[in-house]
Amino acid sequence: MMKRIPEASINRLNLYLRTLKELAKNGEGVTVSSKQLAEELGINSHQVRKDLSYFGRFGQRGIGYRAKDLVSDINEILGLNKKWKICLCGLGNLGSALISYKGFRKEGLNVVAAFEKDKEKIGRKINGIEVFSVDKIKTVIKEKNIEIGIIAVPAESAQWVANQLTAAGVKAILNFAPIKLPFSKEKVKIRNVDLSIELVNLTQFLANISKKS
Amino acid sequence: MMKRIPEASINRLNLYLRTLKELAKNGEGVTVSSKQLAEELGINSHQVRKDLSYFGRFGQRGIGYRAKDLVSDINEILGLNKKWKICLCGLGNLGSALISYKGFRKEGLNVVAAFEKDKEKIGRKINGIEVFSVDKIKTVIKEKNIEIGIIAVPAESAQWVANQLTAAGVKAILNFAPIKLPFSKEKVKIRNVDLSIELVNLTQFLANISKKS
DNA sequence: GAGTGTGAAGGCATTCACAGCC
DNA sequence: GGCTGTGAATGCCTTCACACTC
Repeated sequence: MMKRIPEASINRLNLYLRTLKELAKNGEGVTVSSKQLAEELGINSHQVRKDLSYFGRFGQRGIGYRAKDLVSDINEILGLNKKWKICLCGLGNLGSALISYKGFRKEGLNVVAAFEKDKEKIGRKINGIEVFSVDKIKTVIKEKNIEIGIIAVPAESAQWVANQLTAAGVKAILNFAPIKLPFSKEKVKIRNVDLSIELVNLTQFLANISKKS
Repeated sequence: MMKRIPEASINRLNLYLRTLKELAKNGEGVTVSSKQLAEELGINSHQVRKDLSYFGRFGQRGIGYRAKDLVSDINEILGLNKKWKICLCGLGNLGSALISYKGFRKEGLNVVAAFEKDKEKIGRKINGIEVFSVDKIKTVIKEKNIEIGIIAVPAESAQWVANQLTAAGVKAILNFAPIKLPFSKEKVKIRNVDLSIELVNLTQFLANISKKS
């Protein structure tokens, strides 16, 4: 029977990857211990080892993990050794931010097409990425075999865009519009990101501590 | 003894709030049931009731919740009835997106100052918000009594900016730079947001299902 | 009958403790 | 001695079931 892997563990792998690269850049040693990684991220070492153990044995007892191997193993696990074809819908401020977001680039996640409503932007290239009309979503996606769609349009148009992406056959959708897209009956995996949640989390925290005192 | 409230519950309150406003806009009735809210968000009704019950009794048995009252109660819980003073550091694409993000506006979260390194932008007003030099972080924050700082600068400068914010006395920091800021010894609450995590989560999912077949 | 509120059960994630290996 | 890998223990969150109220 297949063991269930916590989603939180998968999310942390991404952080481990980033930290490993950071350490490598600073000329750190060939091996890295769970303790080192944990300290860097402010979590405990048991967590690191447990997370990695879900996927196999990567380390050497008494020594630690070979940094280089670990990087490629995590890349493999996260599906980052493959070049995914991603499109971005909406080139407002948020879309523009995402198209050039270094965090994506670092992971090798490259956007291969963008879609916009604004005629001014259509046909131009932004950051080397061709901009198409939103009416062309279906044809371009099929033509280019795009697998993942990112939604960065206003909330009002998000559902329409999601429908277009789904109809075009993308396998996954990442939604940044402040509206929760329902899980569709199609085989599309949808994830909603809410930029305001974390900020509200802080206001709640602050409101709460000031109430106590 | 105070009961512990799951952080996940607090995060969901924000979604309830948004849904309630959405329903109100569409002219929905005076009362709303946990089932209605749940369906709208694709979760189950027990969850909704449990979340709300942590904070008190808001509903009427047999009837549901008075939508208007629930909105103001949740606003109260999340600390959104107060106008927080927020500053934004970094006016690149991401910063520009955040400064005009409708999701924030909707919650009544308004940015009262922005900080930039680029001399071109300093002194100007963007979206009605005054832009200062990053060297002025300390003085402006103290002058305006700013309580929350948002970091949207490149990873390399994030720690420096965080130190400035901390020294200036903000109570909380929201970090969007792709680097994990350590929890400081000061009384500042720090939260890290990682825009790439959700995307990597999708690639992992896709890589995983294609491996199985 | 309809729908909330909540203790209890169940499921999932984190932490612990230690066996095993270099 | 140092450090990984992992069952077991703990703790947290979600789901369930039902008492209670309108």
